[in-house]
Amino acid sequence: MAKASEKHRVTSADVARACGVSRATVSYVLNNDPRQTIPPETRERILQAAQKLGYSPFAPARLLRSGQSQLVLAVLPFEQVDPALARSLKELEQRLARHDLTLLSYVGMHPSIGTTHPSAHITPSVLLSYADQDDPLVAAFLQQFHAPILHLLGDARLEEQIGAMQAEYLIQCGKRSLIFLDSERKDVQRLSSHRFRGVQQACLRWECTEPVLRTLPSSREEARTILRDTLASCDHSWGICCYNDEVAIAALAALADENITIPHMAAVVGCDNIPLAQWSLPALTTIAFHNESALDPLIEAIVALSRGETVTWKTQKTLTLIKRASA
Amino acid sequence: MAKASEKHRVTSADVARACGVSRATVSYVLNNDPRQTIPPETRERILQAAQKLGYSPFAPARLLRSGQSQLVLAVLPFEQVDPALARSLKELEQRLARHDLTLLSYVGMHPSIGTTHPSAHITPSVLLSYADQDDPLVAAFLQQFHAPILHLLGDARLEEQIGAMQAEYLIQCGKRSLIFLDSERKDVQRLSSHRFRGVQQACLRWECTEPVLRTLPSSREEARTILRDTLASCDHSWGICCYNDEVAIAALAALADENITIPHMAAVVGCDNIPLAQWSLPALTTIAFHNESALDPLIEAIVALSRGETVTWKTQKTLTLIKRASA
DNA sequence: CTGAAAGCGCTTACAG
DNA sequence: CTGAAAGCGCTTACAG
Repeated sequence: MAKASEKHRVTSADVARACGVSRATVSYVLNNDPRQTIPPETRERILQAAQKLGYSPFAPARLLRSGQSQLVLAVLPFEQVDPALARSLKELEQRLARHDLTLLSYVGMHPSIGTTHPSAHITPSVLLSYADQDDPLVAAFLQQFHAPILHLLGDARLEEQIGAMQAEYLIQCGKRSLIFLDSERKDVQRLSSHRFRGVQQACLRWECTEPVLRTLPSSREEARTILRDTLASCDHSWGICCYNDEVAIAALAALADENITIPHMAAVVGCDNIPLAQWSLPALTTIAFHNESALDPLIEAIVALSRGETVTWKTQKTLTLIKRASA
Repeated sequence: MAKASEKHRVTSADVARACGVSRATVSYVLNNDPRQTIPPETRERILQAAQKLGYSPFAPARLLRSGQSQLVLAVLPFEQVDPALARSLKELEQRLARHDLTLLSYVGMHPSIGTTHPSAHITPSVLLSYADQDDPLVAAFLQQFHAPILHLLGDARLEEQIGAMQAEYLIQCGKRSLIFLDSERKDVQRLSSHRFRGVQQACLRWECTEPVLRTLPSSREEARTILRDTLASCDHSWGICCYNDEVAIAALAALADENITIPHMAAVVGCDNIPLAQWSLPALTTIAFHNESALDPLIEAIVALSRGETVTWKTQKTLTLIKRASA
């Protein structure tokens, strides 16, 4: 089934021949050109033949002709595409399809030498970047596509706001000693450092002590040890800002292992509001992004850019703190 | 930065003109054609000019010429791309890049009428399907790409094995009343039903009672109720086979809310071994796939198919039960 | 209403 | 060693 027999590609000329018309006519019919009046009888015959021969236009030829690729490429540098992102990609894909645009994703990004840049094989008309917009390597990589770029991730300022929001909530809960719990994931260091800076700033503003920076180890045993030792360093009750919900849920488990009562002895705030956040013990207090409101303008911006128009668009993310039991 | 000024595409002719050579020479140099001997001086000059003009070959033209797209498309029908999948995609992407192949992903799949099929805009030379290979809608969708297809997900039999493995482990633990806990996610129904069938078969084989099928609601309150009522229906100790780890972790939380001791009163087995599985309370017993061993042959198969060669390849997934505290 | 022709940008035999 | 030319498959003015 679906043999690799690229022996002979079915071409619009084949369809034309089969119907005894010219390739132009085939093209007119298949593209529904409104400026042409094709007799319904002919039209039907062509449609039939195309169907029977299994003809579909060869994309590169069409692109070469039109210069317009109708392709939107989402560049996802994360090792771990989070579920929320996948969902929003699917949504995006469906919305864009109605505008005759195809959304594709590229996972990974190697400005590594030696391997070909993807632009050699694909020519997107718009780029959606989920990468750090301040990273020069990222910028260079994206640049090579020669396509307009929309940055969907927040900028450094938004990331700082996230950290600050976590910290301020915890401070309001009466926690005056804060920990920032980092992920081990390398690909996320920059994001993480922005959020930590937000926590620092909040501590400064509210005259708390400098927050402690820790990285959550991947082993549960080590995580217990690190958290125990850190908490023992002072007998305040602690507030823990986690890089994201995964880290937070892991922290919750390690704290439970140590019989540390939550949120009394330590309160935990995550970020992302992943589906599992409501299922932790205790349920996780976290920060959710809301950019659904901005989906329509985003679609519009993408469509306009794909047509070569110039457009200004900025991420409009609003942060909401989702209060549950962990803080 | 990266303006949408598609005003005038930089073409190989531009580079040739800038250097006072022919387009052929430019092409030879840029593609490192081994059959040509270009004076290093000229070569250098061309490379310089290409660099300065920001020239990169226009993919569609090149594809039209070669007929070979060098594009591998992963079709992901899941609403929720799981982290393990994302990681393996990244790995795949890097490996394929060394063979000058670009891996792109397409999230979603609408055999919906009215919208254009992605094949209108992209011509992959190989398809990697993560969709249900028995679903005729899926088959029709994939077919339209006219490219060879590799099915990476297991077939129905493997899915049944997963269910059976969960069930048999629980039965060995002494649980003779089993529940299969399903996800609410629509896009996963078929997979889920295969796994349930595996559980049923195991129960038959081991002469247990027919397993109970339940769907985990998205609200924690409702989940508690459903689980409580189901468990109360008989005073055996129960074994719960969960569609995947997310469902399992949620179930663990709901059971804890009801003060049901795990694994004594109810034992829980998940599937996937997601990173969070080791961080649940108690840590989750689950089933892991191992197909890393099969990565090399997979790469080879993809490369061969992209060259139009015919190849037989089959998913080689081995299942391992990861024993933790929940069962 | 239909067909012959040009041209998108590229690579690659083929002559010089 | 370099250049002129053909052709990949498509769409779209332009003639008839």
